Amino acid sequence: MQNRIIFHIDVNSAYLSWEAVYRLQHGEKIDLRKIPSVVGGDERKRHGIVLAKSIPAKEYGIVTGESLYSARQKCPNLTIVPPNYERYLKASNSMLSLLNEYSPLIQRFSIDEVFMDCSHLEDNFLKIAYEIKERIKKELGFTVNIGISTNKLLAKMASDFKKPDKVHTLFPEEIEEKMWPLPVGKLFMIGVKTQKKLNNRGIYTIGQLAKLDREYIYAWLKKPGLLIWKYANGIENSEVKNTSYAVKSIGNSTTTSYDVDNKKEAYMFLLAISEMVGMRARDLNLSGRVVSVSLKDNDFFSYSHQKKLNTATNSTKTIYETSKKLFNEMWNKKPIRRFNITLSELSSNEFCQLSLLEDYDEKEEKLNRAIDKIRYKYGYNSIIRSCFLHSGIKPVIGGVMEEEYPMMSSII
DNA sequence: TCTGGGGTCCTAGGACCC
DNA sequence: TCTGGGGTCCTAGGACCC
Repeated sequence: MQNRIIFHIDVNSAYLSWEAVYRLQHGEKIDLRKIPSVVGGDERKRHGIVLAKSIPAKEYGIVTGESLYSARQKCPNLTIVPPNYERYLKASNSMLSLLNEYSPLIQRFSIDEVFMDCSHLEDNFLKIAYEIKERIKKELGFTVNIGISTNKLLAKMASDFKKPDKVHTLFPEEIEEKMWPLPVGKLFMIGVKTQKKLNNRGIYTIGQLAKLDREYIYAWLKKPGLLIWKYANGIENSEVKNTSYAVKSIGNSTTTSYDVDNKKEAYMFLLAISEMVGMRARDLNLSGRVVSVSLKDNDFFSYSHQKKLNTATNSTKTIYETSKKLFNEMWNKKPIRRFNITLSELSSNEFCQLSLLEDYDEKEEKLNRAIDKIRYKYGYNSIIRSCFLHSGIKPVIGGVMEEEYPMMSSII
């Protein structure tokens, strides 16, 4: 446990770099990384936000998550390219297999971040870190930052130092010099809300937070307070989790391209999302006991209701019927901008479906499975419910694999 | 043509029980 | 006769991450 060496590998402007590499490989002359550019969603679908930015775009003050409209105000000749998640997943996978050559203990933290336990490298860790960085650049075409320390938190903080294409260490003895002078908002798990609270009490740097009295911060900000206080002091000892650990919830959502103001259409969106949530749960052999519906109105106000069922389910029908009930008890008639359905309190199917379940419908289960199979093979739109015909609403909503399949062979 | 989608964890209040 | 105090479950909402 002591003297671990942990790497945190972070792809620089991931989506944008991957997009740039792909385009260069396919004959494009301009490197998106060298001009003010962003990867952004489709504004016509009201998905118009910045997903990733180039360093020149960053110099205009453009930040991830802001609207493309506002990004364009900051930089009128901004180049905007649409995302392609399948492409990014491939790039991410290539990086993972390269990293696998260096350590068997790898945790994929997100599509563009990886933790690696490199304790076995002993004194060679720095040399290997540079080797990994250079190999990714040469063989895969994009750059990464690598942060190195004795735990995941410090490694992650280190990889966030100067970018791009850098290796940084942040060992416990370097905390005071390298981490404590940073603004408190830079610390992992301190967002805008907490930063404001801290600033209001005169705490501006990570060092100031670190030196607070432990009981004081706990009494004030409870568990999250204790967590950030520990982080500020470099205290964190979680394992690099190699195996894919249990998923806790399965949810899908969509921002509609127009405000929805009637029940009939709202139901269709709920059904299309239920299809995806159910399909994903069945695919993972999981069932959930809690169904939650969350709505966002056209003033961006979000509210939610949830229902705990008597027995866990992964049936599209049950998820849909429950969502409808929840929708009816909560909707205040304000036009809706976004729908979300989440299935949680998940358990493995073996546990819940062995017992006698009053609501368990074997015929429906078989039908769902058969439809899933067809959809995985021929695309989400290969088999659809008739109510979606000519509706202009996608029959299955959610997920990152947004490939549009033109074929439409069957109607349910 | 202004503001996505996928998650995790925590808190506070009310119901209910003893 | 003026109203305790735990514990658990459920729900709504909020904070954070990429």
